Amino acid sequence: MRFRAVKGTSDVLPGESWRWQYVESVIRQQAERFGFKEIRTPIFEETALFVKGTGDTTDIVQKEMYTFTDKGQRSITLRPEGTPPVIRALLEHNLLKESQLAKVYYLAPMFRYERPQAGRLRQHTQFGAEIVGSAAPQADVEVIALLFFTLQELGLAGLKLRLNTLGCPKCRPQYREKLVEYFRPKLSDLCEFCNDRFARNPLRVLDCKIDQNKFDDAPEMGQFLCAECHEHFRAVQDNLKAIGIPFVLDKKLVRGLDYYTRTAFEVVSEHLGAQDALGGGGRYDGLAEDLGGDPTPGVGFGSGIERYLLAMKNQGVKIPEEKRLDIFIASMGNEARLKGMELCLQLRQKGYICEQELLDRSLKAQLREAGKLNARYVALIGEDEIRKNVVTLKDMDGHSQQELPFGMMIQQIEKLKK
RNA sequence: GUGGAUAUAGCUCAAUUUGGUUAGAGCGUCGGACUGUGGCUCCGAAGGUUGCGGGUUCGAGUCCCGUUAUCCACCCCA
Repeated sequence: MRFRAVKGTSDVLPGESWRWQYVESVIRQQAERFGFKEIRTPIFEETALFVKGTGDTTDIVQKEMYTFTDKGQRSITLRPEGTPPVIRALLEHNLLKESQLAKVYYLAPMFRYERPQAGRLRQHTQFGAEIVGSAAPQADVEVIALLFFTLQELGLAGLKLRLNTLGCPKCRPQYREKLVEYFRPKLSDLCEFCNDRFARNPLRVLDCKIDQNKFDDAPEMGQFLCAECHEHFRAVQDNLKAIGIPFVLDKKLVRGLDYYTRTAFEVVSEHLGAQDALGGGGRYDGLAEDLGGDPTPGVGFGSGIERYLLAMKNQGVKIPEEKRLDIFIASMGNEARLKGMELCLQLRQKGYICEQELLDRSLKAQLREAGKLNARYVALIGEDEIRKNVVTLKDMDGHSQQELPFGMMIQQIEKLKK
């Protein structure tokens, strides 16, 4: 017990990896149904990509990045979130010139130096999707739908979609100004967090859990929205209703990334602890331009697989079971082991899941092992079988067994499996 | 970065009101009962520097200090 996994990281052990594989397979299936193609970007990027993209006033950039200098004196950062790298890749490879629209998804690890907690790790895995090139409200709803229906397909219940609009560069500054005017005289009356947020991002003060009941008369974004933003928000809601995704409007939902414009959303689960967001995202119409590309609208989300798994466990979701071991080959003696090796390979080539004894244990122990592995059949080869050139095929469910000539074994299995 | 709780076998936990001498159990592992037949039952075995370092004491798993890790919450987010 010398070494341990680094703080905030965890191992997915053989006994649980099938859960991950199941979730991953559902995700890929859903993403493909929605017409998204996978994109894989490096796990590290030039630090400046996140400083510009994610935003230098965000907590992520200010205190949560794994940043280091490589041997070529480059400042490198382990990606804390997926969107800036995706936009960088789309721009770098001119994919937005090849076609107007890109629909991509990723399923990849993210890194943030945070204090670990229930549902929060320093390395976590995100499923995210982006639609770049469309300013249409249908695009917003398309990514929301992908997230929502994927969660539903996984059997998760008690989901809540929270929705808000943050306006655009045309209308948000006026709102922000009004909000600053509103808060400034109250600051001495507000908690330290409020004061902190006020300095960095006044919109986030609304989010305070301690003082938010003091803000009942605060100005609302809705009153300041420009006509286009208003129309967009309305259309997003209409489209959500059209496909039956329930949502609640949450004027306090602001989100911590600088690049969001217009739509912001979050899906939370009642089966999680304090970190209850399964996923969140929004529209980022200015990001591509910020990263040196042509002005290009975009919308997307990120969601945490570890939280999916946690919510599924807490909710008691049943996951389809692993494939059962078809046959375990129990052998005794050198000659039998050779035969067993040969048989095992033949069965595997036929597509059966097949294991053989690797510890040279007693027959009893081998059968116990087969029972523990939940094998359907055991092929038993010992001195008797070698002498008679047969194999004893034992049915572990039916408690019966029969001797078969070696050559007949596979045919018999195929017959029984039907 | 702040706060609270916790740390004993592979896992989950015991260990007496206020410290007392060979640190226990269940599960799991391995073996036996059944010399070539799993699950159930019974018997047995292996497995511990009580997170680490200091201190108090005749004596520390137990009390004190430090440290590290884990969990939970704040902050923030997935």
